[in-house]
Amino acid sequence: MNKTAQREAIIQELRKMRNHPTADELYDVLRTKLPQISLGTIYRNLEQMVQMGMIRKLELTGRQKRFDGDLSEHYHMRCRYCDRILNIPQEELSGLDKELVLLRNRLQLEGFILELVGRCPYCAEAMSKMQEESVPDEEQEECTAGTTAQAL
Amino acid sequence: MNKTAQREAIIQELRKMRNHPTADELYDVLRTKLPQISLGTIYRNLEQMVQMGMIRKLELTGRQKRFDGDLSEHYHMRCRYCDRILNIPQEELSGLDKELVLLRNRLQLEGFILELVGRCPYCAEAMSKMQEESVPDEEQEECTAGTTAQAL
DNA sequence: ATCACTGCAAAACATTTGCAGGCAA
DNA sequence: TTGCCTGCAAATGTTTTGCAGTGAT
Repeated sequence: MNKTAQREAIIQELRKMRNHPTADELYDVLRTKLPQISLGTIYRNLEQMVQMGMIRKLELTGRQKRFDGDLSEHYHMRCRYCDRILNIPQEELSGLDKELVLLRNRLQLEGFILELVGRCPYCAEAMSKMQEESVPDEEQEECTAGTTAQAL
Repeated sequence: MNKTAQREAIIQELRKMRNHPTADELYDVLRTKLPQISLGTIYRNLEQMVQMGMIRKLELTGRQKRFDGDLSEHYHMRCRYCDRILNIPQEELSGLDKELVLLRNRLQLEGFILELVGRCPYCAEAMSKMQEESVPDEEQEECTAGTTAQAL
């Protein structure tokens, strides 16, 4: 694996960005520094780095794949309203993690992919500003976890 | 919503098929009965039925979307080896479901998407037939839930 | 000098959309 | 007869690939 300006820039920028960018979001940023860089190069390098375990390709819903330069163990929450991806530290899911281990053993699973869905702080603030009227709060009470899973 | 031969065939076939087909898998089957049917019609109808709550569009990893005519509450396991989608009854995840409710309240989540990953019976049998050599069993012991999540 | 890497453009792939005609109500 | 629905084909959006040239070791 050679050392190139493009590769350096990609990994450096991805580690700096905290918003789990897509390939073309990365492209937009990198173009300001390397105007000649191509999207193909970005895809090729990202895939290569994923294979080498240097970065992570997120298994989330949505058209475009997202990439994460943060290799520490954490989960992700997708904002239902703006599609931002937020980090959820593993500690916040300790009880769930334990259940998942039990489940994994019981069902002989090899793994699982969990995507949390909610409202990010930015959207929460934006919504509270424009009164509480348009935010349907009642529906949430009767919505059980079982019903919600896979239904979103 | 009009009643058309195409629409009838799509919903009927989807309810009959238990393998969570993609649009083009459905297309292949339906073509034998309605040779003139087009893929566009299938996509349009599936989307319409999803909106009406007649069927479910599965939120799973993988390029193509999959559809499910079974509206009962259940989870899905993707076979890591052949990509088949298996049903996991909700009862088998009761402990997890409870944890997810707690989590939802604690983090003010609106939902979550859980995809289980494992080895389907077909692949398990195929692998056992060609000796145990090529199947790495040891790795699984040290693999915690937290590590596994999102890492697949 | 070798071979990995790049930019560019085309291809691939899944899905959506525009349109002119056809069928259900 | 109205307008929803169809087949076809083209367009879209995302990612991958072929190729000829460039640059790293």
